[in-house]
Amino acid sequence: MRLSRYYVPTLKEDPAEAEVVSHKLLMRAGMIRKLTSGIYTYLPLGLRALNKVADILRQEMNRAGAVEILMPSVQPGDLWRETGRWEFYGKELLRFKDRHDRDYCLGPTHEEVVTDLVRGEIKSYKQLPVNLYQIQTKFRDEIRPRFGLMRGREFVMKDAYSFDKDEAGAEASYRAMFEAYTKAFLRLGLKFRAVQADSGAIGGDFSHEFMVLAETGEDTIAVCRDPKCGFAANLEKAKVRKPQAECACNAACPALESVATPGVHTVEELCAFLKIEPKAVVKTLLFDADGKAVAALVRGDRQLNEVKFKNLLKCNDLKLADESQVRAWTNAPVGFAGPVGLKVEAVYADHELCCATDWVAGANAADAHVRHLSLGRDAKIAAFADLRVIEPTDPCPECTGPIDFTKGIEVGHVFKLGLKYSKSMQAKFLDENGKEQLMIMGCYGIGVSRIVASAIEQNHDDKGAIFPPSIAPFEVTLLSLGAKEPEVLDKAAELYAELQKMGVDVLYDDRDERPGVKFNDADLMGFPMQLVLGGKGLKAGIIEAKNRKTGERKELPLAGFAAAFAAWRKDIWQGWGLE
RNA sequence: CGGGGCGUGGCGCAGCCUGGUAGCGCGCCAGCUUUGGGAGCUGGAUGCCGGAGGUUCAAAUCCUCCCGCCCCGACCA
Repeated sequence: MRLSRYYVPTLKEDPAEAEVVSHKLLMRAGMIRKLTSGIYTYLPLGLRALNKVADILRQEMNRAGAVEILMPSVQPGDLWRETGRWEFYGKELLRFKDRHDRDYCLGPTHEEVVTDLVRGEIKSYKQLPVNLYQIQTKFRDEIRPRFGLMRGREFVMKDAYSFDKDEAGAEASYRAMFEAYTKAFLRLGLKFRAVQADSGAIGGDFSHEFMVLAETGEDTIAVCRDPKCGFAANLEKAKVRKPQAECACNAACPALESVATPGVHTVEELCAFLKIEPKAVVKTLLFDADGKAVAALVRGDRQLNEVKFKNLLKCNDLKLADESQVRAWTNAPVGFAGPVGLKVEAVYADHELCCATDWVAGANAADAHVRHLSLGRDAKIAAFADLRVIEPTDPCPECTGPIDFTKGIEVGHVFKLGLKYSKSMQAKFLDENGKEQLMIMGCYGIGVSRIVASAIEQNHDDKGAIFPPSIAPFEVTLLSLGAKEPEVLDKAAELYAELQKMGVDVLYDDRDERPGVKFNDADLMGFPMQLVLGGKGLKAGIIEAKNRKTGERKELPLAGFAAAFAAWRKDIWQGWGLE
């Protein structure tokens, strides 16, 4: 492609609306433009990157035995009523009516559609397993779209759905996808990590997220420092090891006593007021769990992991109690809840609280706390369990070694669905014994457009984006300097044709622009390889080659250019860990 | 939905407090010069100042309502 005839509206300045680096650079490099909040047009360069990512995913999915289809983005509401999600999904599901007043929605995901498809066609175990995938535009009416392609409302996703006849098959399907994802992310040239994720009611280790590692990531993951251990999990999922210490619930403790603490609402204020450490405090959090009042206790310096608590309770909806509930259950305003005399159905405690006694906690009375609290003596604990969020100083839950916290961007998720959809939608087949069985499902998503953004978040400098060669909009850019020198232009045109003949994606910057403009645009757009032909080089019989990632420059001979370029190209790919 | 901010040529912004009919930088067009890291000079084009009402002799500026966008929070298969 010749840049003079292409469509790449670059910007010199950061657009005011962009906050994160990928958004700024995608806009500045002329790769995307916003149509409205969370909805973007892909301009030629952005589309090329998107397509390269999609191609790699497609190849790896096909290789893993998945089969590509394309489902509609408009879906009938009745299908969603079958699974109960029409009611359950909430406002993220964009709903509308057609002229006949029938309900429709824009698909945020395709479990219903694919299950409907399969249940109509697959009747025998002989037709299983099957894994259907698509690469398609999804729509989720996010509460607050932000960060450009990172969290848009409309985005491109690769989603796959597997159907198996038994557990062993479902596990094999899951593993096949896990491996396909690993291969795909390696080919994308991104530093990533597969981490354990919460699998909700399904349980087991059947959910992993694929995180692209980047300082600017929104998610934090816990990773074991020992690569041999390999533990990695997102914070929601990461287990905290049960403390080794003896149970101290019934250890000796002075008598419970109430202390006046006027106006002291938070753990911080309480510690300042009583001159104690947060770890001497029991923090009491009140929740409405499917309409039941429950409490969770964690140490004052810890954070409750709501996902763990929700999983423990096996409830559908867990909401922090509102002010009126707090008043009703504690006889006090917010800030004075404690385990003693609390009017809730059950109190659960983090297992760490079992290791000590003589706590400070709320008194369930306005402006009062209690001290010398013994959970064994003074409170009724339904269960001790792992309820808190892991911290960087915690030991690895698997090998007890040290762990690190790292930032990442979730770009993929593999998930075992089990019977959830096949049951509600009656996706059945006849097994070897002629007995009706429900299909076991799995679903596997990758955010294609988000990968483009995360590639930039992971790889950029103050000049612009730095794309891995496997997903760069063009692998190479060729710059001709000296617009008035016909010899340079002729030679550049010749090299451009030669590169194309070699099957290289090349963008030829043939514009009548000053060198500085071309250099800066090339850096901004982030092509991994830059070839610069100028008058001096031409006379000397060389062309300059710059590695965008390292900044390293080389001179390639014009005589025998093809071979020299091929060798350099190989180096560049290897520098990215690619081939 | 709650809190905050912003809407002024294509982009980034000033002007608004203290009303008098719009300005700067970049970009764009033309000419000359320039040509290895975002050139210089000269000349030019481009604005329903987000929209609708209102106040006023007069509104980008003051008042009311609406719309859009961004940030923080709640939310997130």
